[in-house]
Amino acid sequence: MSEKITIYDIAKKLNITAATVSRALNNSPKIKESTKQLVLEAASSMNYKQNKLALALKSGRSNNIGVIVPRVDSNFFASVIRGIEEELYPHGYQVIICQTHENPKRENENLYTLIDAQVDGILMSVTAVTNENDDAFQNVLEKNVPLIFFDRSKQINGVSSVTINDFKGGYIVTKQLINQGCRNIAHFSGDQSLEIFKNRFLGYKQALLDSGIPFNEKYVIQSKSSVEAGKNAINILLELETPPDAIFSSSDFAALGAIQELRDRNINIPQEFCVAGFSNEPFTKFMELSITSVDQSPLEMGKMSARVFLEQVGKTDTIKIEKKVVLAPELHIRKSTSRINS
Amino acid sequence: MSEKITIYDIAKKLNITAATVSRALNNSPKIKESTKQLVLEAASSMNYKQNKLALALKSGRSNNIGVIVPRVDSNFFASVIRGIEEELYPHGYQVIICQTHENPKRENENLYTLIDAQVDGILMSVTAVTNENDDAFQNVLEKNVPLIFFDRSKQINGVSSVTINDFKGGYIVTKQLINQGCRNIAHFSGDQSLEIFKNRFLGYKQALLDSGIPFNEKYVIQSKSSVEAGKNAINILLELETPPDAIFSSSDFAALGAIQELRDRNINIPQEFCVAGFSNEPFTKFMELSITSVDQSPLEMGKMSARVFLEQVGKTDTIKIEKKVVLAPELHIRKSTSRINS
DNA sequence: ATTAACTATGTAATCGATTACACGAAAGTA
DNA sequence: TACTTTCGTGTAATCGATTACATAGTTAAT
Repeated sequence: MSEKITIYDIAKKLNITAATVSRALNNSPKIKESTKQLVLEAASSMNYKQNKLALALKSGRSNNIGVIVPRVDSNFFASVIRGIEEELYPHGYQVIICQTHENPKRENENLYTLIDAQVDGILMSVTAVTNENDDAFQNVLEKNVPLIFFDRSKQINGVSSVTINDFKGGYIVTKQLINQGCRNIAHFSGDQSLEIFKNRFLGYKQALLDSGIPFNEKYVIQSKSSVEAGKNAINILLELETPPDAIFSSSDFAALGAIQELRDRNINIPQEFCVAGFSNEPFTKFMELSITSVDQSPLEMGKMSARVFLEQVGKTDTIKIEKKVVLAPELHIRKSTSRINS
Repeated sequence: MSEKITIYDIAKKLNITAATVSRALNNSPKIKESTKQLVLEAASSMNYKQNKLALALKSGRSNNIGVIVPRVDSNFFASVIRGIEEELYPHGYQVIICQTHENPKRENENLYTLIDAQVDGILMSVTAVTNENDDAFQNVLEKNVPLIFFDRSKQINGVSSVTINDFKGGYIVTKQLINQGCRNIAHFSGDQSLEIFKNRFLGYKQALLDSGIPFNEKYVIQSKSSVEAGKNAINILLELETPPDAIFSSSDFAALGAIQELRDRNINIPQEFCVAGFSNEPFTKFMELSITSVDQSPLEMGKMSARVFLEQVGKTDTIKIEKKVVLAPELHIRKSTSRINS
């Protein structure tokens, strides 16, 4: 077991005080060049490593940032995290991961735990939007810890966010379905208390209206993001008097479920029925019948969130900066909605 | 900005000393019940939160553990991380994420950075196996910080690991190909300086030998884990005098690339050619032509690694525990290797 | 020659919590 | 009554690094 070397050990060896050692290591201009050399050599030969905890306690900055996501094992969130880590790495920040599992209680715990751990900032995607965690958010703001929402945001004064234009995403994907000749377009939505799902829905609705297609409430189904949920949802729709001829699903997984079910019923995609998803999960382009989907550029979103954090950190006590970055969604048109070419 | 409340603030308010407050908060038996009550009430009314940094500095334990992976945006690693986080959450540990991007230099930096940050343990999947990072690993061990390898391991005394039986994985998947009647079975391998790829290859070889099929060196190609690499690799194989009639790929992505290329050439899968992958990526079961693959139970692997860490933490200075957990691989037989049923 | 200014370093407080040791008061024992 | 425990708190050191302030020694300026 190697002893922990501190600046006191170096000081003792050189017959000087720890203060001088500290200053020398920090390259203070008040220290004689020769002393600096001595200290640096001793530090290196004794294999000295600065204790970041002591530094953190003294300075009040831990050089850790917290990232809160519903789950880490989703392609989208994992990519965002990758972006965050890559952008922050050169600046010496470490990334602490927390998962909420869509549970507001966990979100609350995570917020308090991160603050207790003295993180220098929190980047997160909110979970369901209840008001029960308002105190926790307020607590973060009072502590003057930069808080940045990515993807799933929430209206709070003084909080920056990095999102994509979900309205536009819903709009362009619906337009594409309309362009393919679909007129009875259904929508699988997520929990509309979350802005992202609300906005995709509104984009969908607007696209219909702009094209003179009446909006049909029965065509909107709230479903979870899973293959199974997609199957259930399409089965309900196919029972309708006038079944739809297309689906825009807010989840690629639900879109896949719908496709599987349609295929089981020998309904031809895209000729008889078009299906589009959202998120651009890797599998959507791998399928033989590749699936049209809206890309959210998660890597870029992560990097951008990190950059917004870097802008805000340190600028405490000044005017609250509230930056809203909105990235453009990108439609990837694939076979599942390409009647023209098929 | 809310003031930071410390035990000294509480002490002042109650006209006692910080020591008493600390003891009361820690429920020390030496403190009068009535005093405890007073302290607890004051703490709660003043909204006191313990400063974890101070605690960490004093105790030498940060309650953070570091996780080092090549990338976080891979289904496998993300799932492992999920498992680790879930298992450690109830124990109050936070998870710090580092990515190596398969770069030994980054691995080295990450190891030192985590030690500098005083993490209580490091769970990692090693990157390429050179010896250049031996000092970094030794440094971790000297600091008596539990080090646990998962999936990609390395032989170091005193280090525990949680892996799957890759040899068996390679063996059973190859056997499945043989059972389907394939006799010229090729193998896409990864970097064989990594034990996992070496062992899968050895399992493949052994399965051939056990079935009396001669091993053909030309059938083994080292390829990256990507669709493109899979396409390139199969193109080389198809140029051979006796092209193979099956592939066991150490990567699902490369397997997919092979399948796409075979389809372009109108080679029928699985009738004329069988393809199996490794990792059980989500898309393998989503494809219309679902792909046979070997599951590595990443979630379980993560949880198990965390449990091994929990066993070791705290037991410093005692006998080095070197635990080697080997999980069983699970073959998921799908359409890409199912001649009998198709 | 005397004062001012600067240089390099030491002293000691600080960040916030824990804890070994000390001590006065109360209770128990002989 | 006198002596020993026990109880509840206070005192002060500690974890390791930083830094405002103090100070001794030099050099520059008047």
